[in-house]
Amino acid sequence: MNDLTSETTFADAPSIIDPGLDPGHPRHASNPTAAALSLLDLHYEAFYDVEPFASQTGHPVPMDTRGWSQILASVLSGINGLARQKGADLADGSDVKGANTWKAIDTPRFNGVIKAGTKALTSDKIESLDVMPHLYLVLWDQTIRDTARCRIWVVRPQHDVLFRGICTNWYDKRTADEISSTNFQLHPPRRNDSNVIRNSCGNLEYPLYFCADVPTAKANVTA
DNA sequence: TGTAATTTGGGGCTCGGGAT
DNA sequence: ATCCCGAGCCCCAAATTACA
Repeated sequence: MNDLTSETTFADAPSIIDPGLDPGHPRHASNPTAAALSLLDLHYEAFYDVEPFASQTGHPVPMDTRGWSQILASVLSGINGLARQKGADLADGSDVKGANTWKAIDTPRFNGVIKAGTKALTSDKIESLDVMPHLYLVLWDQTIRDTARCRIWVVRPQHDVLFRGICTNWYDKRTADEISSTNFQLHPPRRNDSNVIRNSCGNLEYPLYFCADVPTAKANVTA
């Protein structure tokens, strides 16, 4: 077990940004930020508790970034998941994308950010963005200060002109056969403190919705 | 100083897991 | 059967560094 001391928990993290939540949203806890930090501590502990076993047995560390990201987004936003339906991740139609660089071999990125190549009516159409109030981009990485960090940026696909422009650009390239992939990827600012999220169709810069980090005293950090 | 070697980052694609 | 998802693998081009 990691006997995490008070200095090594997200709950006492040196930098926390309290997200500006939409007014009127229900909340899961009286203090969503504190709840999120508890969740992050659990995630960090689970990851680095199992990591030695994975390492010794030559297996990848079980992560389930998708699940942790979705729960975290729900805790912070107050919007639950859709328990038993296909489609969106959150009940209001919002989507959550996650990526984790901890012990990663390749450079993690947000995969399949917009709908393409499926049989859904709005697939490959900009209209697919019109039913998505928010798009949460959740990134776990390490900082140059040897801290483990979790950051979230939030896109408003219905309103953000730049984001819609990038998506239109990408969809157009697919129509024109310049892009055959159905996987629209965004590259997060891994390791550095930038808020620029990149794609060759255009770059995005968003303010942080949430950020917390914790010293990696026990973690053997490898970029 | 020009060229070769290496690093870095973006992107396509696939795999395995999970769900409906 | 279909859809969704994130990570890994491979490839390529640009940028950077090493070296003659």
